[in-house]
Amino acid sequence: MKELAELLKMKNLKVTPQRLAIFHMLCNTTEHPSAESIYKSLESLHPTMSLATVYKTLDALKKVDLVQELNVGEDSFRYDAKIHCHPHVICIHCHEVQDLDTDILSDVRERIAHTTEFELVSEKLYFYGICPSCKSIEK
Amino acid sequence: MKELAELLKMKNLKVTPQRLAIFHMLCNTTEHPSAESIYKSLESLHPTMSLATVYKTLDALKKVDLVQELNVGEDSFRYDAKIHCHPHVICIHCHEVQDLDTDILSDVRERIAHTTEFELVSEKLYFYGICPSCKSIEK
DNA sequence: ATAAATGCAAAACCTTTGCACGCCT
DNA sequence: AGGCGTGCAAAGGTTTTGCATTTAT
Repeated sequence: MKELAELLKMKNLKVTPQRLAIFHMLCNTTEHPSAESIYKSLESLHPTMSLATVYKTLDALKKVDLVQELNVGEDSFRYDAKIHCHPHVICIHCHEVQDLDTDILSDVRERIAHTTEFELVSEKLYFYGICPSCKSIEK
Repeated sequence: MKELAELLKMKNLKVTPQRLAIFHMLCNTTEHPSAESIYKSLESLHPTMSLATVYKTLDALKKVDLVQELNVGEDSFRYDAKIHCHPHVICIHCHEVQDLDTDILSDVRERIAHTTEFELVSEKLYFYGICPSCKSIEK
């Protein structure tokens, strides 16, 4: 947990229990939670924390590149502590979001930069499908 | 314009001036407009049309696969009359959204399907960067 | 001590919904 | 004639904001 506090300090963010809790939660989940689910999951340990604080904290972490905001096409955003650009696979049944940590896009990226003459800075790739466990349930 | 009416009929949607206007506008722009900008761009020709109708129409067109909804990471959705899955390039300065109509992802898609065991049904790929004209302005 | 973060409530924003009216087929 | 589409207004949900209080450095 200490490292997280250091990271926050390095980014000139004050270290508060709320920030640590949110950041810690995000670093230790593979769920890609929304602000609402972060709030709910911390409710028992931080009963006085408000949803506004969750949003403000996520915004602060986002600005210093400690978390990234995902827009998988739902009503609300999801958050990911891994800021390295990576594709995601989303199950259209159970809404699980999985990371793909490969850099499979590098050649595609180059080709696009070349044809569009854009100076590319980032990308978001979402694959939608049915995960193995939902596939087996369906049958 | 006639073809558009035919398309609507084929999908069992009643042909109304509002629907034609919205569909026609979407088919003849490369702007990937939001509901709001569709509404504004039709204001002069259809002064009585309500924003709710725009949303309802887009929803109807979406359901019969005549338009697709894009979530490029802004507050609101954008709409595209091309329903074939294709990547987009978005300029982070002028917010222009360009289509990439290649199928550059096919090999990547296969690799992901193999490693995750997902049954993939669709994907969204957004590249973010600076477009040629914004690049030249910056200098 | 100072500046920043929190928590609450209210506001803002986009989108959806309910319902009466009108139009298309 | 019947049903679907429209328009208005209100509601819904997510996110942001203002402000007084508390907290971190």
